[in-house]
Parts: sequence; structure tokens; C-alpha cells
Amino acid sequence: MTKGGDEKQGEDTASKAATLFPPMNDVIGYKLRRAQLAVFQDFLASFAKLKVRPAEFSVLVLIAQQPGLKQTEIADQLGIKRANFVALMDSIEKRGLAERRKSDSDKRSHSLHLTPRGAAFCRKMFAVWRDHEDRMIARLGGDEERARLITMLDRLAEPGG
Amino acid sequence: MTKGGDEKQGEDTASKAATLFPPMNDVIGYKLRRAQLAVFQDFLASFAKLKVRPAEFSVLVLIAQQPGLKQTEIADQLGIKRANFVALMDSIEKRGLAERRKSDSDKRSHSLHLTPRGAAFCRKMFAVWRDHEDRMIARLGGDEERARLITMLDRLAEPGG
DNA sequence: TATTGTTATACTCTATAACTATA
DNA sequence: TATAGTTATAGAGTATAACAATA
Repeated sequence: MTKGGDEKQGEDTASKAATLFPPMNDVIGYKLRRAQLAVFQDFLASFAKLKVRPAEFSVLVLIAQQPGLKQTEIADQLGIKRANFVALMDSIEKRGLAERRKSDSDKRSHSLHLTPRGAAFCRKMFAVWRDHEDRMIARLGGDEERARLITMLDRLAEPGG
Repeated sequence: MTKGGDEKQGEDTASKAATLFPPMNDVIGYKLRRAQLAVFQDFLASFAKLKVRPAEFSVLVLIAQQPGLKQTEIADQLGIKRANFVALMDSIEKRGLAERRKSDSDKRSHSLHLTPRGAAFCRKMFAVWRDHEDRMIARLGGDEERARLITMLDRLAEPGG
């Protein structure tokens, strides 16, 4: 495929190297990173107009699906440190898409909710995301392939199952 | 019981949200990122002793396989900007693992080569990588699954084929 | 004492512009 | 003019420590 000068290296070097080093094509982590970069590139281009970054997208989706959770709970689900979540949430709140509400039961915590404007914004986001996702599924070759990919990515991300 | 009815969201809210937003489990980019993070975490732990980061690993592998290429050629293959490649190569050279050689044909460019120490270091790297990679293949369920994953990741990364 | 949100800080990775020396 | 390597710099993303308010 795209292996460039792989087939015709100097014979000594090639055979010696072949026994010593894996081609980068065999390195799962490397392939994962390249694929993720390519998918994020399409995502960023798709959402340039709405000015939504992947992290903001995921935060808004979680607040929409699970309104009332506190910051730490949203941050934990996404693997974001609570310290880093603050600026992210500040920006979302400043744009009027979601808000922090003081909890009655625990005055330390803020529960997170979409604003009406945020709900409308999420509908636009969903349409843009759908197009993006369909492009990725097309690259993969269809829904069946996509399902198989998700299964394998879950196995990598959650070794315990 | 501050969390009240978390597992049983109000039906209106839940069904409404379900039609408006994708669960993050359906977002290929998100799943890719989480899997890549998990794999890199294992990689970083595996290579902590050798103090090799993923980018350094890939650079050393490419220099080993294609000695004599110039900086831009290595950087381009890995999707690294030539400006960012400088510090990376500085560090590798400072550790005595590879070296820049002035080219006779084009005095602007540096051709890259492993040092003898770098070649020995790469053999150690290979053994560590093999263990890491085997763990990832085990997570996936075997070599056949791994091959399928690589195929799909290539489709995402190289939409043209 | 422990936890929630916050600030400050630092380190990595990435992206761009501009310089130098060669071509 | 253009290219290879370099420098400087700025922006994200991420990690840790410490503090105030509250539990």
C-alpha cells in the first residue's frame, strides 16, 4: 500500500532492520493516533462555523443527556481533570449554552443544565455531527464496519471489559 | 441520597434527549480518542524505564529502517512539522542515539543515521514494544482482530485509499 | 478531615512566522 | 526565488499543588 521505499531498501540494511524493528504500520498505537487525528480534522472543519471543539461537544452532549450532574461527575465521565474543566465550563457558560446552578443539598457543588439557547444550539450541533459521522462511516464501509470498530476500540479502552 | 432519581431519568427528558443527541458511545472520534489514550498510557508505562516517548520511538524506527533520509522527509512521514522536529532530533542526538550528517550533494540538508549505540538501544526498544503490542493484541482478542482494526484505521486515516 | 470548585503553574504537543544558508 | 533547518512564540491540552467554602 503506502509503504513507499519499503520493498527496495539496501539488502543488508533491510534484512537487518526487518529483524530489529517493526514497520510503523504494525504499531497499533501509531495507527490509532493517525486515525484519530484524521477524524478530528474532519470534526474540526465540520464545527468551525459553530466554533465547537471536541471537548465542548462532549460536555454539551453529557449535560443534555444527564442534566443536573455536578462538574466533577461530568469531568470524570470524560476523563477531564476537574481543574481543567473550570475554563471549559466558563467558556460554555459565557456563551449562554449551559449554566451552573447552586445545589441546595450540597452548597459546594454546581449542578449543570442547558439553557434554552443551549438546547437549540445542541439541535444544530446534532445535524452537523450527523453529517460528520456519516462521512466517517462511509470511509469505514458501512454501519456493520462501524459497529465492529467501536467494539474493538472498547476492548482497547476498557481492558477489564 | 442526594442523587434522587439518577438512574431513572424523567421519561420526557430522557426520550427527548435521545432523539436530539447521540450517546457518546456512538461517536467514532470520541471512542478513537479514548482508545488511543489507553494504548498510549500502556506505551508510556512500558517505556518509562527507557525514557522513550511515542514520537521519539517513531523517529528512531524510521531512521533505523530508512537511514540517510533528511529531516523533512522523516518529519513528513510522521506528520510532524519540521519546526517541531528540531527539538525532538536535538534530544535524540544529545542522547547519542542518532546523528545528523551534512550531505555533500545538498549542503542545506542533514541526513539522519543511527549511531551504534542507537542501534543497540533500538534492539532494547523492540523487545519492550513487542510486549506492549502483545498486550494490545490480547485486549483485542488476537491477531485476526488486530489486522481488521488496522484495516479500518487506515480507511479513516487515508480516505482516498 | 474530606470534598467541590477554583486559581496558579508547568510541561507537552502543535501551529505559524521569520531568519540563515544554501540551492 | 525557493528550500532545509532553525529560532521564537503562541495556543491548545493536560497534570499537580494549594486555597476557600462547605461537608
